[in-house]
Amino acid sequence: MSKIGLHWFRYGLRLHDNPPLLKAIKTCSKVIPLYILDTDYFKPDKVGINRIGFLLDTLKALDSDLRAKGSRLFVAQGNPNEVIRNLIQEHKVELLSFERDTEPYNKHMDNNIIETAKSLNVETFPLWGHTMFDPEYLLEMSNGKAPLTMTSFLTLMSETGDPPKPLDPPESMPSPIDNLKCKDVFVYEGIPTLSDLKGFNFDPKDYTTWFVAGEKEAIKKMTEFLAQKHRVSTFEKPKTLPTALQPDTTALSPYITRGSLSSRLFYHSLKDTLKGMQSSKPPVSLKGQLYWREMAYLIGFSVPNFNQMEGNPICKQIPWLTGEEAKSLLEKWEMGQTGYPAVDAVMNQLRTEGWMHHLARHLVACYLTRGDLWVTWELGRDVFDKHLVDADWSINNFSWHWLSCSAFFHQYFRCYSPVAFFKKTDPNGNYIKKHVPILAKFPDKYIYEPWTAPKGIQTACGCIIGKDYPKPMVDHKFVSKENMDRMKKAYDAGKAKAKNSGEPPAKKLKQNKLGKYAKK
DNA sequence: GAACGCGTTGTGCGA
DNA sequence: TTCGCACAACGCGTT
Repeated sequence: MSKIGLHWFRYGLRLHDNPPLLKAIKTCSKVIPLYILDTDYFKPDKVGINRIGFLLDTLKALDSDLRAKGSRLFVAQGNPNEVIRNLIQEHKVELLSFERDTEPYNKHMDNNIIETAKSLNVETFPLWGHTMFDPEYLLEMSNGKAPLTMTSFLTLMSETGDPPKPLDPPESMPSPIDNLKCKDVFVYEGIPTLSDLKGFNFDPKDYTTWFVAGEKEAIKKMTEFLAQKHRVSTFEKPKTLPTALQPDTTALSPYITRGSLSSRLFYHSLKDTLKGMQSSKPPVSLKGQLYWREMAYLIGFSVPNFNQMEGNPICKQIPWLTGEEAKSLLEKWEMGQTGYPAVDAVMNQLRTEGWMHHLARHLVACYLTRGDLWVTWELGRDVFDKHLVDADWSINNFSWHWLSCSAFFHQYFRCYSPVAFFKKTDPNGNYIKKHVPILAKFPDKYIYEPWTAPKGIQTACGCIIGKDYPKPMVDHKFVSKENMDRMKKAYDAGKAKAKNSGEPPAKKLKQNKLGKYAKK
């Protein structure tokens, strides 16, 4: 047990429930805890300051938690495969542990790194940890085809039972090495701040999210939420408020996504909390929310080209705007300049806080795509991915499919109104007044449609529509109807194509539920 | 094998 | 004010 191990932190930026980290600790006398900032993954022009800032804060918290256990975190920057190859050789590493991932880019990276380690005679432990279940197991249980409806996913969950229990954090950490110096590898001194970041050009004063990062904070937030037993047992997602000034949901998504909180820990803590109580049921309950996440990950893991329309077998082919015209519409949407205060408020909250309520995301995603602007969901997805502190490849792609009626959900005549939708929960427009402050003085009567306010009132409110705040870029009542026609045509064209393609319908696979995962 | 029921979260109208 | 309904659907599972 005099081995030197390298633990590469991926999403699992935590000490609790971290199977590959525990493996390294058990097997090695020295463990190098490493995070690699992969700038091919976090492309500087595609990632915003709140998202990266929250990640750096998470790393800082992890470093501090590791130091409390006798270790520390190293942060390198570069291509993970090259960084790991160089470090293995430089520091005579004999064991490599890391959390496997489901995203195509990371899956490819994992395979390369496993090959690299093999070629250097290094033992590797790539283990699952970011989802509740091993996705390969779930896929095999589903006969190789991920369930595409919540109903069928719930059937799968009834067959798997509870996910494994979360693992405890290690009591202490083996000592790290003194320094990670290595020619050909860029290693930061300590944990980088926003202004330290090589290749990015951030002004720290633009880091405005209110979320406090880290595992301790995540567990504290979870514990506080679960202590509200009535709220937990009666939780129904569709009934929570998108316009609340403080989150009306758990707001744990940034912690689960960045790996500060294990989904298995949340699942089992929730189960313990609700023991012996009546409670709401999936898919609307809190457990249901974990199931939605798990389902999105399984689909992202198994559906080819899930992050694009082309070559994506479950995505309806809809002739969205994609070129320069789309980009100019997209920019107004991203910057909160659509002229619909509800939409602009949500987009402003996205850019400043890095988080919005789920239904607020629905409103703006519908507006950008099938509702109003007819811009491709891929571009909207990128904007969310850039700004969200809970940016999550699988869930983000899943949700944009859903909202644009490209997969999973098809009732395109159920269209969110940028005027009516928020009025139901916020008739006075307090949410708008907070996030679009230039409209703060408008009377409630006009807050959702400020362009209808008489000129005298606009002057008195210090905001002339068309000058200080834009007029609506489209007439929702008109374009939403027009877009429903387009959706109908796109669906019909898809049906005709399927009929003429002569392809036989996919045969059902023979039942083979257990395979290599059969209980012995 | 055809028919039927159902699905996390819409809107606007008329009774 | 509240409720039921129509409006341009699809895929999956059950009967």
